[in-house]
Amino acid sequence: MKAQSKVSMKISQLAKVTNVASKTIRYYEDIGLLPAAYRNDNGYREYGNNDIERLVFIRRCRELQIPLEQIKTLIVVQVDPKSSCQEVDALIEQQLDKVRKTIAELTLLEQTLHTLATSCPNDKVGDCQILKNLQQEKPS
Amino acid sequence: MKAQSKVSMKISQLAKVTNVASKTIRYYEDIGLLPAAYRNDNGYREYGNNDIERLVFIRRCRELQIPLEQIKTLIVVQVDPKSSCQEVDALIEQQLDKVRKTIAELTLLEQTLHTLATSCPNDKVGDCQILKNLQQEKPS
DNA sequence: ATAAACCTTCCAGTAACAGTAAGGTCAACG
DNA sequence: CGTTGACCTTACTGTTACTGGAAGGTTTAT
Repeated sequence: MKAQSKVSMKISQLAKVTNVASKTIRYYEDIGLLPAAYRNDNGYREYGNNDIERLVFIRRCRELQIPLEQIKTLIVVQVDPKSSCQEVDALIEQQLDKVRKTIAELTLLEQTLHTLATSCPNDKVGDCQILKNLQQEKPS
Repeated sequence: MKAQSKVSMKISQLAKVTNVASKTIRYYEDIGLLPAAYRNDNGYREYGNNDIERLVFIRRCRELQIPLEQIKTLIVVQVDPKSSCQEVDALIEQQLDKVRKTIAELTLLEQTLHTLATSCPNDKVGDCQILKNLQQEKPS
């Protein structure tokens, strides 16, 4: 069992250790992704260890481009010990699908752009093959 | 010399032939990407051949994910016959760069997601490897 | 005392539209 | 002649995930 060390820090400290901007932390609180922070006497937000963990979790999910709304549901599942992690599996799988589809699309796009980029040997706009190509329907 | 056939159509017709939503066409006019359309007696917008070409050009650029602001500059270059097409070249090249960078990023992301997706053989949240992984810093 | 470096809330802006409301117009049908 | 349906108009809001800035309070150091 880990000792529950009682760290306490202000928002910019939390921002530094989690690598999430203060502004973003407040935003997450606004939209209910983070619980309302404890406030000390002067009204400043105070944070502890749990907040670090929660924020790191969120940041990791964001790095995987998981939308905030889905992170919300992940957190709900996470804190409920009797829920199955099928939902988590599904969400990650779905995210993977999305990323793969995007890669496929962008790869086609890369082809098109490359073809286009190498299509114009001229330097006057009147003769520009790029512009001419862009004026026509896709030859797909 | 091409005959300047005098077609005339309303916005939904233009939308159909160019495959750009009426709403989007109005939006393009609002932001100055399209010139203010001619209005007939009842105040409806009327369009001709030039508008088709211009819109197809814009759509093609959008398919290449070129931002509207850059399309604006492309159009300026396009209509000025004495400008060089270096700017066009550069823009396409730049777009290609961006796409390639995004592909690279997404490919890494795909790896991470794939590893994550196959990391959890359990079905209770308490043991879920996916969640555990997400709670930690990236092991990069 | 004052300046720097924090903190607070609130409002606006980003990109590229899509949705909706409220209302005007036009052609056809009965 | 009335009305229905399919258009058209403007204007406003919502989307996603923040970021920037204004205006003001607090704390710390000099």
